Amino acid sequence: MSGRGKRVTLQTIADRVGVSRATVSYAFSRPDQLSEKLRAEILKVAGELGYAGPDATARSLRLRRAGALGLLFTETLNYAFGDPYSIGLLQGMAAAVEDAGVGLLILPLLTGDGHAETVRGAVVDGFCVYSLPDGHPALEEVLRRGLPAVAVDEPYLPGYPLIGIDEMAAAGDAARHVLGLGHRRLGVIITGLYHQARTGWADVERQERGPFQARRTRIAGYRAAAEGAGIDWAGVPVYEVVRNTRESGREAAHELLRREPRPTAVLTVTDRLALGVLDAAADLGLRVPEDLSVVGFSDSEAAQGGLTTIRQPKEEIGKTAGRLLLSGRPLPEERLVMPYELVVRASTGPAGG
Amino acid sequence: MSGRGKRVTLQTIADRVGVSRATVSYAFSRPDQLSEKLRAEILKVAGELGYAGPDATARSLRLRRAGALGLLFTETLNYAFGDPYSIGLLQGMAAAVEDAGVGLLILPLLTGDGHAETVRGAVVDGFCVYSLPDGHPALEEVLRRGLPAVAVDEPYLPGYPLIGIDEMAAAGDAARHVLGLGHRRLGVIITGLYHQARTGWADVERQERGPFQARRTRIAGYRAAAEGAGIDWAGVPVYEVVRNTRESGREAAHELLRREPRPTAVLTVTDRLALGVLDAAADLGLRVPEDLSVVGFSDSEAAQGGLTTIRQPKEEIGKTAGRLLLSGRPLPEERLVMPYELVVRASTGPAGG
DNA sequence: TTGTATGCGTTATCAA
DNA sequence: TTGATAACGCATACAA
Repeated sequence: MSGRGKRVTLQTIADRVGVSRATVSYAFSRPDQLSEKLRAEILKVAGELGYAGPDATARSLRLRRAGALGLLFTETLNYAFGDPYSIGLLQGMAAAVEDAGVGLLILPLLTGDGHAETVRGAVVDGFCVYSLPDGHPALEEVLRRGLPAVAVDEPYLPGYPLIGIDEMAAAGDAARHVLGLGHRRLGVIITGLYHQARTGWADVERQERGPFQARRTRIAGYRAAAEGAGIDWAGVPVYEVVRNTRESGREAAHELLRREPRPTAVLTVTDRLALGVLDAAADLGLRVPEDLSVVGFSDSEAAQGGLTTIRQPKEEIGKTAGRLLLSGRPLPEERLVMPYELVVRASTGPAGG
Repeated sequence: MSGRGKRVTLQTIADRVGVSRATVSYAFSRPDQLSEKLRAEILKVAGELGYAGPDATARSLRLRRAGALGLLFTETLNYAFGDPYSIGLLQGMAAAVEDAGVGLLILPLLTGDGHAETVRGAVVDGFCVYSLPDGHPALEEVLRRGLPAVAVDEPYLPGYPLIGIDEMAAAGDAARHVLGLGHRRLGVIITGLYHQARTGWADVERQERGPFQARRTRIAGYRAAAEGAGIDWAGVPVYEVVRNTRESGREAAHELLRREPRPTAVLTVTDRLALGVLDAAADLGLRVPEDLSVVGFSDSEAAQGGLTTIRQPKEEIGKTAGRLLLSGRPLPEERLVMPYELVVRASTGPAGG
């Protein structure tokens, strides 16, 4: 029908109908600006010509709005979509974009140098960056774009809002909970502290130097609480794993629980790792919480294992980020601290059981 | 610094440096096309002026490429992101877009008439529609755009590829599995047959009329297998629930298991529902599989409950969809049938236990 | 109610 | 190596 030839545009239709381009534009975008009859005629011809409708990109250019929010993940999307916390965030942002009738553009951020292109080419009205390490090259590009931008969890970008919980206080509460139960021999399992993670014991310096602010702070919260209880942090074994998986948690826990004296409480930075600790306890015939207390973080999958954990309002965080970006109002320039909650379940109990 | 005044564009920089717009464009997009010195000068001035970089939308318009794939969900995103099968699909598509260095634009499709606008405004190079009911208004809009498009699972769009498993055969295999174990008193739990779902018994006519092709076919597959074994389908109780949740499955199962004679095998259309059936069995003190066999569909969460189910290669399906759209080659115009697998676990056993 | 003219910001072509 | 010009396809102020 219309396969060959030039592309069908407003002009094509205008020529055919014998009206101006503007009139055809009105027929599609401002129906009330022209007579019903002419409009019908125009739409009919457009149909015959196989017109695809006003071009989305051209329209965006003219209207100066993209109709989408960009979301930057540092992880591969495959991983991100497998992580309950990320999913919760996504659900929250989704709710916000749904309400506003715009789309959500997910931007993968992987290897070396594609970053710049990815960020530069994104047709969006604003960016949300999620869990990026300090100094990640994509950050620079995002800021350069000059669009509204918010960060979730990390990193803090001077002059831009950062949405998340008070990691320091939350981790502190979690640690003080087990300390309050009388535990003195702690073990810690961490991940995601470095972009290029490792498996093995992490000394204090390594704990303090990682580029992921939130993770760093979380660990610092554990440490501060422990030291507040008179525990020498240098003596607390901290095991680092590469992947945030249940299996990694299990393996790490085996390392931790093989030590003498054996820790009586294990703190982790995610629920998945904590579930793995439960697995290890089962492997070793240790009772939870009589022989071992376990604490997670995020309350994403925690209920399954009866885990004590910190509940983060992930959907709320995502929704807030989305709304902020879509509000059209000037963005706050500081942290937006969201509430968290220490949820005590059956995985923690008094020491010396 | 540069807050007021006109927007900074290539021209602004060109004027300031005293070169042409094209040269400035080269400085950003084709570094090898101009002298290192001039380029440095241009970038320096751009920095001073706070230039945001080549505008993504203008660039898209000019280059005729959006750098993104659109994904249309019928459900609210909040639901979609909570569904393991959808997530798997998303992961697959994500892998494809990652490889190609483009983004994934998630398009919410909700209430009444926003559909057209959402689809029309999407700045994308192609569309993937997922699980849309026959005749959904968004479909028309997608086709009108004239971009590459593929459907996943449903619906079939004449002239476009449809990616999914052979639902009829898969459901048939699942049903024949329990029939082969000697079961004759079947019960079925379905959902997602209609956009406006209901809770209650669904007669044959209702089963056949729903607008969701894949679901319809899945049930038809059960039916064909049952009839092939000499069972009168009109006598098989089919219970429909609104939401695909474990709790709904449990409630439906209670309805089903209260019947006399009690079904000895329950077929469902999702794993979540099937897990709910296990819950109901536990409520009633029924042993699985001795007293009751249960079959799921999708193998998303099935392993948790030791469910017998159909495994769908969801990541593979998503990846295939993405790659097809990004290949630049003409799309196949028919079904792309992906392999499935009947996974037999502990939830099914011989009848008459 | 309809048409004219212009600009949105970029890149490709071609000539210098 | 750089510049002038012409698209890309649309929407809007303004004039008719």
